Amino acid sequence: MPADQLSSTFAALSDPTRRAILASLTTGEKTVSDLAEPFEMTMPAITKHLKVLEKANLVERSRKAQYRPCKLQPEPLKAIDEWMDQYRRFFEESFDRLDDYLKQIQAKEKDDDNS
Amino acid sequence: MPADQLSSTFAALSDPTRRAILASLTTGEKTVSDLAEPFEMTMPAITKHLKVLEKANLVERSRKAQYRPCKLQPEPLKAIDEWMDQYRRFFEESFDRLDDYLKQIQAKEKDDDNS
DNA sequence: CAGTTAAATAACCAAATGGTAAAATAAATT
DNA sequence: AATTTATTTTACCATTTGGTTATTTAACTG
Repeated sequence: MPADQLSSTFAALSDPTRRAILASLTTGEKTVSDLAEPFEMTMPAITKHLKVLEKANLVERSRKAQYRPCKLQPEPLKAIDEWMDQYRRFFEESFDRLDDYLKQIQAKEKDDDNS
Repeated sequence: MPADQLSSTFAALSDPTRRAILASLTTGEKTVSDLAEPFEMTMPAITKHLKVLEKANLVERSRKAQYRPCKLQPEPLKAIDEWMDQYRRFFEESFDRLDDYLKQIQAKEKDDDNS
């Protein structure tokens, strides 16, 4: 049963270890051992977490000698951000910011036209 | 083992039924039967999903006669939106929009001062 | 009070999740 | 060729998850 993209993204983000891995990748590519180092967890556990992130397309892996560097892949986060759009009016209470938000939407539509 | 707030929010959002329930609540309070109606699922299943949403503080419940109306509680979504801040620069590729975003941050800080 | 409607609980089940230890694989080094 | 380093795979385990049916609880209605 192949879960939809949004579901697997949210599922991947629902674990603090995986969120920490993502955060660690914001400063650049890392090896599996690099990523594992801060955690009190065996390597296979980290490998599994990476597989979840990879299946959710949040991490891309390459190969360099015996290393398997991991790189952040932010597209699914963008999708979540867009999903969030339908809820922003519920938590962006300020009219000023609602205004900002509408302007942003307009800017985005204009942007899409150009691409 | 009490999962942190962010983890339970993401976990709650990782199911399409629960996301549909939330979306349904954007148009106002609903009873459990109202919420269950679009799904090919028994009531207990919906009750369970509601319990997950409630524990994640995404839904608040009240009481009206034999009904238990559900209301959207958007605070946890705001928390996700703020968590996302650290990743926006990775997917908001346009400099224009990055600029918009920075202005938004400034507006927000100003806003926080006033509150 | 008897019956109906709304919802929750209990008991159960299969599959997924998050971890482990031990073994296997891949590439570099000696 | 043997050894070391980096990582993955396998086999296993306990817990959680998402669903079911059957039973209860709660409140209204005739």
